[in-house]
Amino acid sequence: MAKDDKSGQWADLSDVDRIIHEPARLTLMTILYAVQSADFLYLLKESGLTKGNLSAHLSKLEEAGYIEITKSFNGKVPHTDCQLTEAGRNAFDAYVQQMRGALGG
Amino acid sequence: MAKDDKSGQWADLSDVDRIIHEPARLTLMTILYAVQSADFLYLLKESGLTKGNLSAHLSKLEEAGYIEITKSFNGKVPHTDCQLTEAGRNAFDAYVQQMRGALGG
DNA sequence: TAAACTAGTTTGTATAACAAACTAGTGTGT
DNA sequence: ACACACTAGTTTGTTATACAAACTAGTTTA
Repeated sequence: MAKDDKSGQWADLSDVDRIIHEPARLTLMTILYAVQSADFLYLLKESGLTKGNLSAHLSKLEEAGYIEITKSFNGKVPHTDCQLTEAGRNAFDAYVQQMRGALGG
Repeated sequence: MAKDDKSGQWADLSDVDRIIHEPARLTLMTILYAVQSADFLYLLKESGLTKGNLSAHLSKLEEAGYIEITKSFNGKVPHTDCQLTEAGRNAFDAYVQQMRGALGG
């Protein structure tokens, strides 16, 4: 047990990564963890989010350094592609481990 | 897969129980799931929450019907005892199953 | 009588998620 | 030429929330 653990014998969730913990973003991270790369429309459909929310959540994940957003053009049509960064993959692994620990995995 | 699943092939977290999902309450639920019964001070120490927050979160769990709060007196000292209800235990079980599914448990 | 303890409530601040409306350009059908 | 749908957003407004800190109210102990 960590030396600065102020709480008791249970897994400490007070420091859980809330960037990932939020269900919408957890869904996005789960998808990106599996598929390596996904574009905006694909994530829109898979996540069930509205465009505004998807955009906002992707921005948050990008700010956190968990995903990389690559913008390009398909001919003249804008195309947005997302993929996990190394940091994102590590953060997701850590989150899963922490949650599994807390939930008695 | 549920017939009204609008998202794709991944576990749907859009309907996750946010009463339980919140880390502070997840901690409380985890404790109460294990110990059957716990008083205010015990939960205060184990959770690391402030009194105000603990009080608020317990109220929320009570409103949701997930815990029962029993107030009594130890002599003349007020004593607050909490325990999971059947509904709370079921909701927690469901939450754990859903999260395990989502996280590849 | 002063301090510490039990168990809160109230208040203020900051963050957030979310839907809906709006922007801006591109491609397609008639 | 015009309307419509598509890609990829941003902006706005509402609502909920978490959290800390201050405050209340009574009890027990030194």
